[in-house]
Amino acid sequence: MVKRPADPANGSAPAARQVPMRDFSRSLPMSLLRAREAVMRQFRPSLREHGLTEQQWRILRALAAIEAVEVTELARTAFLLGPSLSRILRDLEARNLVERKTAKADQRRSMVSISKEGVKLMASVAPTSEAIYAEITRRFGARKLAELQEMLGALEQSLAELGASEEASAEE
Amino acid sequence: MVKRPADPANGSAPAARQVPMRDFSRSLPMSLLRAREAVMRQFRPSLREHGLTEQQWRILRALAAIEAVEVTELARTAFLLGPSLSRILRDLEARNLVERKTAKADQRRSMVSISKEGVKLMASVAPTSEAIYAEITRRFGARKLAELQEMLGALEQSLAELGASEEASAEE
DNA sequence: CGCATTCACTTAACATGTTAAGTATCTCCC
DNA sequence: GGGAGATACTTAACATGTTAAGTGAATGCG
Repeated sequence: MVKRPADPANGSAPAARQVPMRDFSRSLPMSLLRAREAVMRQFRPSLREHGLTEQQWRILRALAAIEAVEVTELARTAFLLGPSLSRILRDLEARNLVERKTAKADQRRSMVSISKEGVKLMASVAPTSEAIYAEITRRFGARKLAELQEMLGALEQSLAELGASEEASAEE
Repeated sequence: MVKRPADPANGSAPAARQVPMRDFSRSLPMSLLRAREAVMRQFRPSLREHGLTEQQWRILRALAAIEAVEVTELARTAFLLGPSLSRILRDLEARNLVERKTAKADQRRSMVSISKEGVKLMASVAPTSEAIYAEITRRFGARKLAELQEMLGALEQSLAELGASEEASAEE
């Protein structure tokens, strides 16, 4: 039933394979993608029942902990790009889940906060969400989970500087 | 400079917070998302220079190892949903990077394979890609990397069964 | 055989990811 | 104080993610 990708007898291989790439399915990006999908698959149905997407939920959660934030900082917190956040805030504002007012001191900035309705919605979603998280923790093991998170953080750290040194290859 | 999310003195908190959610930024989905983004940020520029997106590259890599596959199996391998794959294949075919022909035995199925041009393109991208992967491995440590991948796989396993048992809450 | 089901995709519709441009506001420095 | 440059978003354009519906081809079963 399992169709293996013809790994043996590749003898008459198509010449150009000088650099035999790692088995694709075991690359780090794929591992991370699959793991994340496995996790999110658990949450999506519940969020969907409440009319929220994953990203909208991220924004509400980020807002719940504070009084108000600038859009840019919210983008950093919720790990969304500016354009995505712009669109989502427009929609969340239309649904009265968040509020927005331009900062007095700087007309460019706008301060975003969660509305009462937003808080209410969160309260209705949070229990299920926490239950799912608890079940995941139970299945995988709290200690292993903490370990995993630590490694993920370390990985981020390892690559943080790498991304910043983008000179020397001036493309334009 | 660091604007902490007002965690103390939440005394006059907005009532509805019966379920105090974990610190948002430390949730598993966020950790996975950030880690993956940190990794992909390294690859994207190189792929872009070759006119490929991350997903297109995934498809080519998946195809490189085999003679031909059905679309459905390719979707599983490259971890893409059917609709995404449909669109991307249409484009890759237009660019002559992949080829497609309907299976003789079953007119519904179409077999996809990488073209000569596709192989050539891969050969031109692979070296850089492997170099980046090597650098990531060097920075993070080969052993830690293997450990991380193992944990990610275990996490997937833990949640695999959970997702399958979707009865008992018949929504429709 | 005939027809309802299932299967393997493809289209459609809407939301987000990603990069580049655009717009309004602010800052700084001459 | 005025204009160049930096900032904080927002729009635009294209690609993908996600779910639902559509289409044509096989299958199963009476």
